[in-house]
Amino acid sequence: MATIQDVAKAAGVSAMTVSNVINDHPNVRKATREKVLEAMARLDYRVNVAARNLRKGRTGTIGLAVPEVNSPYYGRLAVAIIAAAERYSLRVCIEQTGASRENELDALSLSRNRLYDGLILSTVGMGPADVELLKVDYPVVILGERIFGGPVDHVAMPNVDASRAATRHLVERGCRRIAIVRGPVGEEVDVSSLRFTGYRQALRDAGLPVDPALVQSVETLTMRSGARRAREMVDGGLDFDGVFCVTDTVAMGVLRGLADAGVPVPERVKVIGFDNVEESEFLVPALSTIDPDHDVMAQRAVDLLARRIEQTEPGSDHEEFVSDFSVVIRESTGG
Amino acid sequence: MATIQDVAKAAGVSAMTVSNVINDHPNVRKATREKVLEAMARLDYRVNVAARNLRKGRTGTIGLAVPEVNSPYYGRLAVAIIAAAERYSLRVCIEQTGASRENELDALSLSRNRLYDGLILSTVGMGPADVELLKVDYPVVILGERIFGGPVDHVAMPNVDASRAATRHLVERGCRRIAIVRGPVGEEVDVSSLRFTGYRQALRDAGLPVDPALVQSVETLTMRSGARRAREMVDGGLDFDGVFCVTDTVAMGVLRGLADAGVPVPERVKVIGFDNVEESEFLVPALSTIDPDHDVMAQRAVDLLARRIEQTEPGSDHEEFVSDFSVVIRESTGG
DNA sequence: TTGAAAGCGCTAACAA
DNA sequence: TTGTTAGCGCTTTCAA
Repeated sequence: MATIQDVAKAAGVSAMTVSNVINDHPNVRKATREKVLEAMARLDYRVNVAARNLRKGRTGTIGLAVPEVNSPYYGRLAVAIIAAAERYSLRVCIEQTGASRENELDALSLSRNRLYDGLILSTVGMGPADVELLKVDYPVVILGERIFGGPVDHVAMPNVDASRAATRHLVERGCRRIAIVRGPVGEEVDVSSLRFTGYRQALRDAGLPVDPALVQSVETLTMRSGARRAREMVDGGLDFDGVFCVTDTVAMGVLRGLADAGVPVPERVKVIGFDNVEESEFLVPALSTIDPDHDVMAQRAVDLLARRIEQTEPGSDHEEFVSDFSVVIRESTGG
Repeated sequence: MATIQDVAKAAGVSAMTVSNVINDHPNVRKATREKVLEAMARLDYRVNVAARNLRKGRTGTIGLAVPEVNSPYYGRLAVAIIAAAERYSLRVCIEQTGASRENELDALSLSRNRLYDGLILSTVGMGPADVELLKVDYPVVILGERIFGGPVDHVAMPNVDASRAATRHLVERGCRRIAIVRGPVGEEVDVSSLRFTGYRQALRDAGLPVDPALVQSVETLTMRSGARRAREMVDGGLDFDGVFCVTDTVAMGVLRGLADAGVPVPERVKVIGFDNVEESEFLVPALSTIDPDHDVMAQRAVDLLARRIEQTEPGSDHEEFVSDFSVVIRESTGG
């Protein structure tokens, strides 16, 4: 494997000149540049990224830590972030945390190991109690709900407002017994709890009671859980005419479960999700949902991170960004 | 940021001893080890991965180059590969190639740059003509269809046989006018062409003609294309009672398009896909499909790659592995 | 069981 | 415009 020294020797110049050619520095005579390029081609030279990283103290790679790669929502997010990072010539390495607090902390320490120049962390396992652990000396952007006002930049969804709008939409379509399918109830601020708050607000706005029987909490926000729970709701004789699902993924399961139970959507029950994943549009019935503008969120997260990476001194002003949203109306709420 | 030298000084030992402690080498006295660990903790020491990589000539990271992260199929594959790599303590960095030949070649050169110890490459853009370019001096495993018998290890699906079985299943359910929705027709061996071959074989087995009107080639294998094409087929008055879709993703679109056109599935048209993505089970109607045993493929690909990484000399015997498959029967073909 | 020396390949800083 | 020097932080090799 040829090194920069080999190329220098072959081209009859110094290693520094080769380095200057590689990095497109000015102040290299055209003839010299060509001589070097020719030698590089002849020796099939490749920069050794490890050496460059060590020398520069930078890797040109950012980490993206998400609960799971194989989910319509995080998959879509990852794509948007990769696209946004490209503008800064940053590579993105995806870490899968499985929503565990421990793995999220692991991802944090990998950046500390100089593997990444910075980290975009989608917190699900870590909670507000872990805020202190985010006080790290390298760039981090939190993408998610659980930690607000921490010592880091933060990009979030308009969870409460959008959920309120989603639920209001069901009310406007005539629903009066609106269920919510949410994740586990905990003490902490997570996606489910914030979206539940929006749901309650909308019911209150409409003068409807919050019936505990209509609050359905599933263990995991998966298609399987959603399908099972929807069947149980129908089989158990629960009276409901609308369902707000806190994610599209769980909504896909709910649609399936209602189909199993022979409940027509939207005729007897209307369903709305949250996320506007790619699949939503193609389900039968097509799923109404909230579109939180993933691309803007992704771009924003990368912008914030890149800014931190570029600035040398720590800088202590931490930004909070909350994206816009829109209600996407499709067949599952009557078109 | 503390270095190994700082720790050595603080613990009153040499850098080498610290290194030995970090790497769990034997021949370190217990008392010494503890002294070092204490100093490491006190200084909040973290190994500098860049320095270690340079010295070792290894990064502990493998690349996974796939067309897109945000696809049910590649997402699932990625998860399986990450899990398999964990057993070897290998990190996985996902590269998105967008199915372009150029980006696939880029991914190849990144490994050459010592960024990755090896690469799992899902070829879609590169074709048989590019076989020569795979003659690289570092570990590569090809995951996909397009390049057979190349100078690398290869993990593939049983495309022809499984497609034949899928189509036969439609025949057995009474279909006589079976359409195929496939990708663009090219000269080369790609997923679509191989699966088309299986489709033709099954028709021939059943004594059915291959009617060109039933061969529907879409530009991209997306939900959108599938939906549009299915509507066109119905609106155009095409006579068909079964559809074999070369991927589940395009099948999801086809199901949607048939719903738009008011064609009941499976009553009037039966549909089968290929891949058994997670969503298939939860669609309405649930999608019959081919399950190619992703986990085994992923494990196998990682095993092959890890073997190459561990062995020092090149080694020229290249392995081909073709996974098993099963036909998963669900509602879209009548349960 | 521990340590000293050397160097992995690159580039920042400075000198010519 | 080009070259020299030095060193990023770690681990391999060999010696003590």
